[in-house]
Amino acid sequence: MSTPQNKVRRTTGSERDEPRRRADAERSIAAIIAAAIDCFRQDPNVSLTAVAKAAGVSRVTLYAHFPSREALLDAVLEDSVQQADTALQAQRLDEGPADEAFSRLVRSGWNILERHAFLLLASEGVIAPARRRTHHKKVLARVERILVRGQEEGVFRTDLPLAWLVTTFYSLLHAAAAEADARHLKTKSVPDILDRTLSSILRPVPNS
Amino acid sequence: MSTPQNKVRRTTGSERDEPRRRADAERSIAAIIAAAIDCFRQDPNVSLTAVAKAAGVSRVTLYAHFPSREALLDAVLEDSVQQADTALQAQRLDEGPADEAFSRLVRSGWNILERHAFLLLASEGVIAPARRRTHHKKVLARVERILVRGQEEGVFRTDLPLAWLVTTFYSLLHAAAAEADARHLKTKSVPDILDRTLSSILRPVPNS
DNA sequence: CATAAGTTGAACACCACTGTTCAGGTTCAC
DNA sequence: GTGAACCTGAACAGTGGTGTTCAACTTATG
Repeated sequence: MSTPQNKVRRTTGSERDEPRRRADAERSIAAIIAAAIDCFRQDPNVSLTAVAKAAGVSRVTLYAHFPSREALLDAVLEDSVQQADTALQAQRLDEGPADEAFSRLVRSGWNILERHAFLLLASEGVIAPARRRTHHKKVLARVERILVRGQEEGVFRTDLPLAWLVTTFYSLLHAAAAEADARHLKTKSVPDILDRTLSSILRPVPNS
Repeated sequence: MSTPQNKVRRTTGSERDEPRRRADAERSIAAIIAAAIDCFRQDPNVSLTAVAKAAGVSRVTLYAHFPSREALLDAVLEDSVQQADTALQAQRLDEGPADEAFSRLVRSGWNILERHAFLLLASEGVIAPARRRTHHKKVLARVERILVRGQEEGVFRTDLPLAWLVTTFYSLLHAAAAEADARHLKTKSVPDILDRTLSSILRPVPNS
């Protein structure tokens, strides 16, 4: 029931495993994962039938690669984490003043991070909690680390729980993405708004 | 398909309508709505079967009072809005400095507001958009009004879209509630944390 | 080009939820 | 206490997703 099901070893792009798949299959898998990200984003309860259709692939094909909803969601999550991690690495978050690095993170990485966090949220009750935590930590840790650094440098406040600051971060990222989705906010203006909002929260309070 | 279904006129508590129900029925309805709030909170996709069980009532009884999922959710929403509205009225939000009134609102009304907003969110795709907006406005307007007042008094910032501030408000309320639910935050400490976080966001920025 | 890998639509059994009906039992209200 | 309102369990058909099998077709790869 909670078997990870590693039947499919995602080699989406890099082929370093033995069970070499045909270019055919590789393409299908990529299409499915891409479609799944979109679908789960719109509705965490999409049927796999819908995902298959969105991927332009037969339902049977989907099941051939991902034996269950859990397996698919797990692969999507893995892929998403990978993307996010790569994007964040290019960010050089450990260089320069923490608050500046944080601004860089928000301005250029908000959409990636939001997508990841959202998928993680959508996996609630489908993916085993332990596995979810593993995925979560990988990306969460990056944000947490820069917050801690900022606190040590004295540019971020220390009078609120660290966990709460992280939650706030993701919460507002998601809210902004939702607003942009609903056309209440221009996507172009989101980075600036987010940066200003989060800066206000993180800045040490003058009084008190 | 999108018929409002006003078969049931919720009279939960106040009996001013003609179709006087037996105390019997009144009790069932109240139990169902109460259970529904809890259930929808835990999982927006609960089966009505589960709700009925949680309410200690037969499935048939539930359907007797609420002909459809939509009808139930609507009644729950109506009830929730009523509660929130009543609670907020007792708050005297229009008196005193806006920032102080806002603190009062956050500290004593966060859980009520959060619950309402969450239910509203859960009703996405089930309740007709128009009806959702009606419900939303009723509570949202209260928050919006006090924000505007604060801006006019010069104690709240004006360099961010009003809609975004409102979104931020609800977003963080929900995040805090979720954290409290998950035992990551002590319920007792939530009001303080929320107040401090939101104050930071609303305070006019010194520079720029 | 020959073969194995991959895809496909159709059909299948299975399960959970939805709404509805009905006959029989409880409980309120007058 | 009598009748109407109410609740109940059981059973029903209908819907929609899940996961699997199969034979036939297509495509990559050596």
